[in-house]
Amino acid sequence: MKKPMDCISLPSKSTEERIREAAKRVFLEKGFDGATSRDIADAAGINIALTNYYFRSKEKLFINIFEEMVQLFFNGMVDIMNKPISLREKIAELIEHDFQLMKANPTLSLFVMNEIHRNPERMANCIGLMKQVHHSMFEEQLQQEVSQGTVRPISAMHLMPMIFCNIQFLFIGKTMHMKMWQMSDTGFDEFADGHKQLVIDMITNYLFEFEKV
Amino acid sequence: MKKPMDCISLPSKSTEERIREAAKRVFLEKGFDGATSRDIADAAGINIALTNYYFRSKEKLFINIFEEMVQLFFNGMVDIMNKPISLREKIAELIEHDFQLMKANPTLSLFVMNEIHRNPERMANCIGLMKQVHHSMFEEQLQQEVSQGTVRPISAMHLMPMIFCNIQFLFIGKTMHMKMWQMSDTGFDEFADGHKQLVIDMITNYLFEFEKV
DNA sequence: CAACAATTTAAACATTTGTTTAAAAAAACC
DNA sequence: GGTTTTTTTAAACAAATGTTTAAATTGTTG
Repeated sequence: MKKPMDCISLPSKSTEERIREAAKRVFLEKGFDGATSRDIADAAGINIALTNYYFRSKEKLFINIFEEMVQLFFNGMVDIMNKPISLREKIAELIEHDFQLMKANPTLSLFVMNEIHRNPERMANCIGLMKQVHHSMFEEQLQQEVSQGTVRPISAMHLMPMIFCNIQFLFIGKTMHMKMWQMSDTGFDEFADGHKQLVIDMITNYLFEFEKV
Repeated sequence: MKKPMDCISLPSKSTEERIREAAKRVFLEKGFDGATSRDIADAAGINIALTNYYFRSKEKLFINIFEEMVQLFFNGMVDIMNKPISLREKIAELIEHDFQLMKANPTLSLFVMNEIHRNPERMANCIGLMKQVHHSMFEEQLQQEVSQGTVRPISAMHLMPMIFCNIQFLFIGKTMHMKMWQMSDTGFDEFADGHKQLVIDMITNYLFEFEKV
């Protein structure tokens, strides 16, 4: 009777994609609880019933968006972690990438953290991604350099949050920081850009400049 | 006719406080959008109508809790910033305090960040608190030491997020970190405790150990 | 064109939501 | 003890929410 997409007839990609894009915007801004089906339909400029016609429920639509966001969150990170470059370069690239990601998606980190906290089960399908992070080249590369004595002894479990917390925290608390230091939107971007370099300096300085045995 | 508390008759503190405590738990866990009046009433073990009898609306009750949480978030921080101790001690104490605060209120940071982002106007009454942070002794103390050359040149605007991001990010992403590194709850606490010391080392090392002019 | 399937719409559905009402119960007061 | 005020309750309210229905429209195919 009513199936949106079948084998041959290519689905009216435009409508389905319009819904996805609208849902992405609305969910990222308001979260699952704060977003209503009508919000999304309005943002997409379509009838409410269509959201459930293409995706079967608000929950399913959300999962769809959420998993894409988790991938966006982790994929670029994993790619860099597996690059054949020095640890020093890798850390700088990771922070630079994090900055670009947050600049392009200022609410991504807060959204992911929040939704994972509110409903950890939804993360089930994303555990594979996180394992990719865990089992990337980064961890062994770090331990190798540690045992060589070229880098300060530290585990990846401690180093990784150090790398990502700085930029992400800036954007997680963007509204707060802007109010506290009376920054404009462009002022914040400049601030974050400067901060990025400080963070790279601090972390690499900490890791590589120390009293070697 | 019906005013809960008047000048003389002390309000049945027990009920009002039960509601506040329940609301605190529920709001911190689910956020404003995710929490329902019935959730709170159930958690407090009272009739739904009582939440609006003591506080006039869900919004008013939330503001009440939210502002307390923002104070909890900033007050201890400001106290330490105004202490007459060295910058080095101050930074260590700030991080230590942040850790204790997060340990006692694991969802506080995520809650505050999230609600500020969702509805920045609610922060209106809290701007004074943030100004206290801005205009504490910390900022001039830092610049004084910078001009003395005893500390690496950096502004408070950059240093403060560096101090607070590490611990708070750990707790903001607690669920994620636990899943990623397969930690138990106590495992996480130990991890965070160890992390705290690394962060103190990294920041003080960065600030105080550098090529002095 | 006719017949069928896919898409879109307006309207309604049952729940849930925040809030209010009016009466009952408890407490305070003289 | 009787009266008044304060607190608590059950029930209801309108509005909002996720979802479904059935008809209308559009598109496709023989």
